[in-house]
Amino acid sequence: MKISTKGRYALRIMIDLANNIDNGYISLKDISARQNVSIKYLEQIVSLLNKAGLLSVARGNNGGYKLNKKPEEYTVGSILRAAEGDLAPIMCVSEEGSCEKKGACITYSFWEGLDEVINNYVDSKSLADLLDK
Amino acid sequence: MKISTKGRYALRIMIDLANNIDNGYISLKDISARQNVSIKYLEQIVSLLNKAGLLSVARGNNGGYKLNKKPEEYTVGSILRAAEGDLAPIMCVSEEGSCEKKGACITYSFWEGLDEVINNYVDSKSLADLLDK
DNA sequence: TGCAATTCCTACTAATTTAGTAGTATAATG
DNA sequence: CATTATACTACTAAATTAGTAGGAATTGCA
Repeated sequence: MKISTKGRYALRIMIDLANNIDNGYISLKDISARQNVSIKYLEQIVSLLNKAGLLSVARGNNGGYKLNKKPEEYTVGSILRAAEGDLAPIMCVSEEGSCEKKGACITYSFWEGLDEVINNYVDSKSLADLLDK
Repeated sequence: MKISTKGRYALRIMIDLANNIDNGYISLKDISARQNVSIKYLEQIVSLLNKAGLLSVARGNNGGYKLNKKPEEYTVGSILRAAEGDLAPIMCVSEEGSCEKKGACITYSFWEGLDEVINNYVDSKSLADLLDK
C-alpha cells in the first residue's frame, strides 16, 4: 500500500517547477541537480506528466519544461494519478480492472469508500498548498 | 498503491469466521473450500491475524479458529494492519521508516494527512458493517 | 496406544513490479 | 553544423508478492 518513487518524484518535480515558475523553461539537468535524481529517470516521469497535459515543453537548446497553469490550479491528486496511473487500493474499484461481481461482493462498497476518501483527500490539496509550507 | 492479497484474504477469512460464529472452531480446510484459497496460504495469513490477537485457536483434531470478540468490535483497520503490516502510503510516515527530515520536508505533512484519512476510514468500519450487506 | 486431523513454523520459488540504466533519434538554437 | 535539449524504446537488477512445500507439534477419538 505504498506510493512509488514515480509518484513521489513527480511531486518534487512539480514543486521544483513551481519554485522556478518565473525562470522560463527549466531543463531536466537543472532539476536533476537540485532533486538528486538522474536525468534519465526524470525523463520517464516528466513524460507521464507531459502526456497528462500538466506541462508545457520546449525542445532543443535552452529547452525544458514549465507549468502551464498556476500552482493553485493543480490538485496533488492530478499529479499523483498522472505518475502512478491510478490510486485505487484494489483492482476491482479501478477503471481498468473494474470487477463484474460488484453487486454480489460483500466487500466492494468498503473498497469503493476507501478509494473515495483517498481521492477526495489528494484532490483537496493543491500544488500551491505544498509551497506554502 | 494497492492492498495485497494478504489483506484482501484476511478480510475474507474474518468474514467467513463471523458468518460461522456459532459453529465453534472453524478449520482452514473449511475456509479454504468456501473461499477458494489454498490451506497453505491461509495458514500464513491466519498466523498474522492470530499473532495480532484477533483470534482464538484450537490445535489438533477438530481444531480451528474462531473470533474472540463480537464482529462489531473489530475495525477493518485492525484486520488490514495485522495482515499488511502498515497502511502508510510512504515510508516516512510509517512507524519503522519514520524520516528524520520531517520538519524540513515540504511534503511531509501532506503524506501524514493522507495516512490519517486512510486509517480513519478503515477504523470507522467494523467487521459487522461488512456483514450487514 | 496410535492414527487422523489439525495447527505451527520455516524455507523455498516463480511471477510481477519497481527502480532504475542505456542507446539512439529528433528538435532547436546560435 | 555542433551543442544542448527532449522523445522514445528497450533492457536489467533488485525487491516484493503470491504463493508451494515439507515436516514438527498438538489433540481427539477409536
